[in-house]
Amino acid sequence: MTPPRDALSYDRVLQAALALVDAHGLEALSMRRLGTELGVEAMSLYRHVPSKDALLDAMVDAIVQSWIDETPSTADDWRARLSAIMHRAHRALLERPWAVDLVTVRPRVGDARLRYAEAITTALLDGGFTPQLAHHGLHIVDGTIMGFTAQQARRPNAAALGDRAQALYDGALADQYPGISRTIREHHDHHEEYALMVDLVIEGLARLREGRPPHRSRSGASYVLAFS
Amino acid sequence: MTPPRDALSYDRVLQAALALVDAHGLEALSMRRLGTELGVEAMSLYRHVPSKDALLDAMVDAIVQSWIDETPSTADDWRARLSAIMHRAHRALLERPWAVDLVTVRPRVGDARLRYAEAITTALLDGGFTPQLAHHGLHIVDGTIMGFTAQQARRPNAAALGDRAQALYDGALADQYPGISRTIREHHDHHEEYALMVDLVIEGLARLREGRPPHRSRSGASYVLAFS
DNA sequence: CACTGTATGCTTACGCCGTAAACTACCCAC
DNA sequence: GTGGGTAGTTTACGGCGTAAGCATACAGTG
Repeated sequence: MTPPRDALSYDRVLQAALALVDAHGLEALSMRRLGTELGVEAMSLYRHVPSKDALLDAMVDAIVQSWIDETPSTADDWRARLSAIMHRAHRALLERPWAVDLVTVRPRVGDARLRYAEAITTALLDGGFTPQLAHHGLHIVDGTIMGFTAQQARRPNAAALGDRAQALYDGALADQYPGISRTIREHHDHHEEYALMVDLVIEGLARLREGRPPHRSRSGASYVLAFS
Repeated sequence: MTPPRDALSYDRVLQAALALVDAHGLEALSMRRLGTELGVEAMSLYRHVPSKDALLDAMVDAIVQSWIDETPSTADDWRARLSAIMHRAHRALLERPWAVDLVTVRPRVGDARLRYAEAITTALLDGGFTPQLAHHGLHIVDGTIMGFTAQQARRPNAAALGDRAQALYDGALADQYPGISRTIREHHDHHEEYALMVDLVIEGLARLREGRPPHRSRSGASYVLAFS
């Protein structure tokens, strides 16, 4: 017969890798373990995947692709288009927290990443941004998605925080860290907070588009210069 | 005599680790190599450092500390205080790009990280933010520093980008990625772009403080709802 | 002085990792 | 059948973090 039902293939390896990491975390992904998961020796995988690095890159691309495979119609407002991408990426990353470590740490640019960057850039260009501002805007939006979301996904849960943070929760270090102690127990929903950030970014971009001087505050003081 | 001039110590190990990584990158840091760098066997290090993980955590703390050890006077405007921290962290991270991978990926909260969070939080509280908004604000500022800066520090240089990106620069894929092709060659300075982002964030925070509805755009449409 | 406890560094070893190289078993076209 | 490609295995190398035990050298006490 044609290849037995359980023959290896690039796709089966990739899917198994995603499943393994979903189930047991990034650090559980080794070629040996991935092999046994597929009922096969580690070295067999190399018939289908050039290296572990390439496998990781493929996993990244699969994830990034999921952010844009239902991109909103180009007829929409640029704000709606950006917002949709940002929220979709955010949800996908929070569902697979391990993806954060993969996507943010590997600077490799695959096809999906290019399509993703293209979607953001054209939304900005269609929205009337100059190429210069669209360029910055891509970095701002990308940085927000990757960075802010990453911070949320990695935010240590109370359990992993250790004694010091527990003490903070209990109000023990209130004299040493009064600010944190006052705010640490505030209600806090990742999606709601991200919505805040998305709005902040989009409104900021709108401000930039309208030609407000970029690095000057309303008061006229330049924080850049004030610092450096 | 008292310990010979070149005796090991926690501090000497830590400094050597920082120096090694500065010189040869994060992936060059192994206990064996760190040992030879200090003229000592790998296992000797364990007399002074409990584990490699703890060593990495200490390195993170040393870096974060550098962001705040010249914190601006609390007499200053909250905007100036946040701006100063954000720019200082940014410069420090761009100077040691490897620190990005350490600081962002390890959710461990050391002393310096607490002081850093405290500095941001009190700046916001002193600026009249409610505890609830200060809490969100800390996450927004922290996420921007860690996230946006991280994206910049990791932005692949043209050399590491591979053929596809080179083709983009050459305008080859202009039909497939018209937006990117139009904007990819825009001038682009990390510090200037970050200043844009810092201003965007600070102005956004000011807007929040003034009670503008958080997740609603000027047009009144909710992007969150529009998406989810 | 000898004696002993402690601190420091070294040696060896274990079980992981990614993967290069050579080998076997099979299946299909001629 | 038989030669060639394909899929999976075996073995091995050099690396990793670190547990366990050993050697040395010094400090304090009698």
